[in-house]
Amino acid sequence: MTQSRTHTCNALRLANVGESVTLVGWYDNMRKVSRNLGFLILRDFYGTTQCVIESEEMLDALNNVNNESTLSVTGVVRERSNKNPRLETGDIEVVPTEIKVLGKCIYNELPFEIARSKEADEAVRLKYRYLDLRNPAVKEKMVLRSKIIAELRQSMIAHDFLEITTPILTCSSPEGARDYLVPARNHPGKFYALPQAPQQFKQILMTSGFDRYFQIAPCFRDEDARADRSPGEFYQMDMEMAFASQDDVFAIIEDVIPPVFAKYGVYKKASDAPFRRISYRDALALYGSDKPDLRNDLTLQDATSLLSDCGFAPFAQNSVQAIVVDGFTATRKVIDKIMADCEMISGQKGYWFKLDEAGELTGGIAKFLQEKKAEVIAGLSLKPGDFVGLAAGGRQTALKTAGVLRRLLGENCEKHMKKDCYEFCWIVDFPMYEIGEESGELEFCHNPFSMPQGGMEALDGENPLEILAYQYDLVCNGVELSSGAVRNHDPEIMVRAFSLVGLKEEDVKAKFPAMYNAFCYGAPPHAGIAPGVDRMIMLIAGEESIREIIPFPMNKNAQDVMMGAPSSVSEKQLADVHIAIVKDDAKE
RNA sequence: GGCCCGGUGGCUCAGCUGGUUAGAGCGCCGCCCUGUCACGGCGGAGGUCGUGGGUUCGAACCCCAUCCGGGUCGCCA
Repeated sequence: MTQSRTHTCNALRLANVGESVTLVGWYDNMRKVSRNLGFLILRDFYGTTQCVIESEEMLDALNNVNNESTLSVTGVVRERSNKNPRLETGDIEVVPTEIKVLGKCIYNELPFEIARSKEADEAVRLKYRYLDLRNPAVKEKMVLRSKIIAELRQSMIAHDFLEITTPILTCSSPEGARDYLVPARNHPGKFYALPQAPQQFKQILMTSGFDRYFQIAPCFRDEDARADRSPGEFYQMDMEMAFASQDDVFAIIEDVIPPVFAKYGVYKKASDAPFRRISYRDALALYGSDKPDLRNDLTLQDATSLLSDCGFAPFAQNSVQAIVVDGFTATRKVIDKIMADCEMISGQKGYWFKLDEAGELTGGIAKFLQEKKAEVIAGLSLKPGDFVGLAAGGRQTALKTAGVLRRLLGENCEKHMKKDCYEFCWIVDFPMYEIGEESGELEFCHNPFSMPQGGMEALDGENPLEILAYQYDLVCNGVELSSGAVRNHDPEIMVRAFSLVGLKEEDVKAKFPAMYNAFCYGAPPHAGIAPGVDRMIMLIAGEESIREIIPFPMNKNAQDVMMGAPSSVSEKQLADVHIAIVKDDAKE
């Protein structure tokens, strides 16, 4: 029978010298320095310990054991003659009397080296995720994830929020993302759906009398991935408060989130409460984005009247947005790279020119501006040495492109980009409605459950496109962490809000029957938000890819290459749930 | 679905304007080495250059198609 361990691989210190111990862990490495001297490194979850092998027999025996096998090492702790200050256990070593193999690694070559797994191809890492996670640098992100979630949970509970779980099998919802469907065995032809968010349940909890709800909630959306968006499933810190306003929600979030960022973040500074509030319209006009990175102090200027008729064809009849950057010293090569990146990211070209130290307009599109040089300098308040980035197109396009350009210019100009901090802001006052690009008709801009500012009066009186919603986003360093809203808890206002987009009371009832009915029995005004847990962890960990902070992530195509999901199932399973597969060969 | 980037020994990458036998580091195997700690030294094995077609006297390199991976736009109320 194997003796259980007496210590972990990060436990032994000088004080333990002389003790008889048993360690268990993975065969990390062997540094063999002679026929009868070798240094075996044993690694477990907690750290590593050096074992010194001084007998030829033991070395020969280990020669037949592959790295990454699990071992049990029993021996005596000894002070090292050569200490290693970079290792927590570097003062001691274990002199084994017995080494047992607990679990063989049958391969003498691995798909990648454990300690360097982050450099390996991501598809291979994901396939062998159990090996990838052995890398302490990868494992640490999972430990961090656990700590962050525990801290968020504790903080919410301390603010008198009650954690309530809501169903994973629920019904398909007509709005929003594509649903994941689950066939119902006992109900031929019918389906459950995995929740895109616990939205309706939490609002129903409010009408049920729960005052403060939260949940670290799994959400499922069948939409394509991004670097900061995992396909399929993700977690939100979902919360909702009864009899609460937008300010109440902000106060809780401003209390709960910054301390976690400051405590665990790669940057140790987070915005103090209250966070800056920027209206959606101002955000677009100033930053060209509804998720501005406020570490970057550059802003957009509308140069339409100044430049649209300068003779440069792309500007004609178009909105022109300018970003003036002082102290921009990048080389021509870097400028070209920025413009190329801008086109790659936004799909639109960026333009530029400079006012050089001699007071001449140079570079980029300068030749189109020479005639109205004085006007341009005055209009944009240019000083010698200033660089000007430009974007043009329809107003929305020009703003968005300029927003991308602003980001790239900030990244390439230290002077305008704060380092080492988390800058939070609230984007508020989203429009309630917009004209849909495809339909050309009035549509909800965001969440149809949001309360229009001004309530019934606004819906009755104002131009729908002017109506704002109590809808807000939490943004940190250019990343949208969360959307939230004061909800529309009044059935009459809800019916009126839907009527503006051509839907009748019957439609509202049909789309959201439970919630609508619940609201008819006396609902509290309520508001909430749901910050994305994975994105918060990503920012805190300083990782560029969301897969680095998820234990078992799927690839870009929503496949789990380790488990083989999604997979085919047997005919019997299909028959049980009344599903027939239609081959996708109808498409010529 | 559109666009961009990539695919060369187990891993990371180099490979020029198409030209001899496709290289390096790490890993692996063998030998040597009595205090290593990214141990060191010597030697070795390992590649149909993602796949299919084409151009050419000749293709890792050029062209077409296709598959795979990542990024991005669409999408994500």
